[in-house]
Amino acid sequence: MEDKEGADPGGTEFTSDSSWSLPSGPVDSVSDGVNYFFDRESSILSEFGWNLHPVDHQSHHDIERFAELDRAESCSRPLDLAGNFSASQSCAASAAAAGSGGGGGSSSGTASNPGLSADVSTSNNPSVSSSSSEDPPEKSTGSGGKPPEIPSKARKKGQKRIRQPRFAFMTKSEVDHLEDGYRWRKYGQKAVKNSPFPRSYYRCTNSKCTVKKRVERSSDDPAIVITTYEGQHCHHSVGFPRGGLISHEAAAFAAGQFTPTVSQFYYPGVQLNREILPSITQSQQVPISAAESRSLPEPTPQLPTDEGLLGDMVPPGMRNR
DNA sequence: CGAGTTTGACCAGCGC
DNA sequence: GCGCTGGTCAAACTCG
Repeated sequence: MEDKEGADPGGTEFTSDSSWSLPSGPVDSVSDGVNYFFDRESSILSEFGWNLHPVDHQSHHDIERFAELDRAESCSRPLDLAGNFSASQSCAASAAAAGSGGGGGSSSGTASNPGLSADVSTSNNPSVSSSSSEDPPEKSTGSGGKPPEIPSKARKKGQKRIRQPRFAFMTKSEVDHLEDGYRWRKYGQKAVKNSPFPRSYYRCTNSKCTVKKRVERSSDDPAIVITTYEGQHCHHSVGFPRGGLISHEAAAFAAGQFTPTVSQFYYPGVQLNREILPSITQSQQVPISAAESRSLPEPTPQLPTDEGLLGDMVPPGMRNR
């Protein structure tokens, strides 16, 4: 097939194979509707090339929570941030530290992550930039720089599944499939244990892109859709029906639920374009409670740029400037 | 007719 | 080693 070429344009792939289940309880424990963006998360998000966007026909959906699963695992309670963002900052910070240099964790990082235990440090070796530390040669064998996820039978036997960075978030939505600017093809559906709702598996229709996503409804609250992304897009979104690309961050930001503090929330692929914010705010009308807005720090008026990261992931035209 | 979805089967990883 | 479960494949089917 064609999805062989370096599926990791950013070279930021850091695998994580350990457990990564989404913390299930916290949804309630966390004050409703509050977003939790770890600097690290947003980093990866953009690496994923996200452009989260609610579908037109849906009244609205609140991003309940955002969690980079891998990190979440390592940090004692990454999601316990309702107003306690700092609580996880030790973790987020360290994560950021690891990636701050590159802002995307693509390079430099060091294993200096006290918070990130062996679990991560092993699988997420900072120096993976060029070769996924966790990719035992035997797996990708097939064809040299082949992406970890080999969507062919060749991978079936003797080849361990390689996990790419995963990211999950919960949204309150009536529709399962959130429009994020990319086209997805469903390739499977499975019943999930302890959940009356099936889990759907999607992969990016771009043959060169290995990004996948899982969509399922929370068994606790059927109104909540849990979307998990895995991998990063090696191309650009197809755009949204309404025209104009908007980043989920922008959307969140517009909703007042997202605070682009310094190097935390800026990312090449999804750089926040302030020019579109107003329209987003109007069209999306993502509700935000007073309590939420209260607990959120003010948005930083200036978004840092990181040319270094833009690298091959974002064509010049996509950059803000 | 091509693209996307459905669905049963198969496989790998993990816990016991 | 065995069984369970999640993840993926791929043929059949649906839809535009």
